[in-house]
Amino acid sequence: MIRGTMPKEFRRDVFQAIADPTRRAILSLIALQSMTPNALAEHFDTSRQAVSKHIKILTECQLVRQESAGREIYYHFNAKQMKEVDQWLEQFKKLWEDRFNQLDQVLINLKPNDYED
Amino acid sequence: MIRGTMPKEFRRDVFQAIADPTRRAILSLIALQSMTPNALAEHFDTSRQAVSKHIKILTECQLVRQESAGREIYYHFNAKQMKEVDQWLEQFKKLWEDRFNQLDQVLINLKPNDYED
DNA sequence: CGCAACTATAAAGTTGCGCTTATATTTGCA
DNA sequence: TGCAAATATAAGCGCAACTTTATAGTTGCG
Repeated sequence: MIRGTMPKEFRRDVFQAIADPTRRAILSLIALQSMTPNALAEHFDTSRQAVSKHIKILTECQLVRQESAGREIYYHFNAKQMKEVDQWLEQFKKLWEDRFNQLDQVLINLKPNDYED
Repeated sequence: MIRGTMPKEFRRDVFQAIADPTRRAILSLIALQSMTPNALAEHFDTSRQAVSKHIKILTECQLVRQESAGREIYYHFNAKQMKEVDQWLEQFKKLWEDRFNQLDQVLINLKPNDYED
């Protein structure tokens, strides 16, 4: 069972979800292997309740799926939602080669509107 | 333990910077062409002061650099800092293929709880 | 059944964020 | 010189985020 009922009308943002360093660490951990909240909380200084809240946020934007196993719940990583970040990053990727950046600099210093001569 | 003691003043990192949709829009705009704060503010509903604050945050994590031109200031995009996000994303990219996700599933269902049979 | 383990959720406090209004500083121009 | 333009910064407000303490709901096992 993945998840049945979800609080509607309010879908969280992936970008906001990965803004918190604890949540990024949670994602890195369960990307290697799915874990229970208790096992996750042992890796951090915060309480299990705090970890549980982080997991809830990650679940709401579908970065994490849960799977019940008895009275334990294994959370595992859903990589597909992370694509959204990568797709947004796509518009910048052509700009972070050094040669292109330097060219950009020169053009900006000359005239703001003179690309593509 | 993953979480070290990080002073809250240094919590201004790239991930938090791109968490705000207005800041993401600012980055997308100046990635195409460097702009002044006034020109930027015309694209949004908020005041110029609010845009100025967003720019300050983006500058603090070096996603944006400024260049004075008379009494105007042209802000342009610094793509290099965006690499940090891409590098963090790298650990998940191999999980985006469906075939790998299914393999992960199988391993998860087999592995946990070998002790205490 | 009854208790312990595992987890979620509610409540309350503190901090941080984003916005607006108001003020200050620098530059261009008549 | 004096004023307008462009921008930054300070102060204050409302609200959302993060954490802890406390409470409640399932599940496994004797």
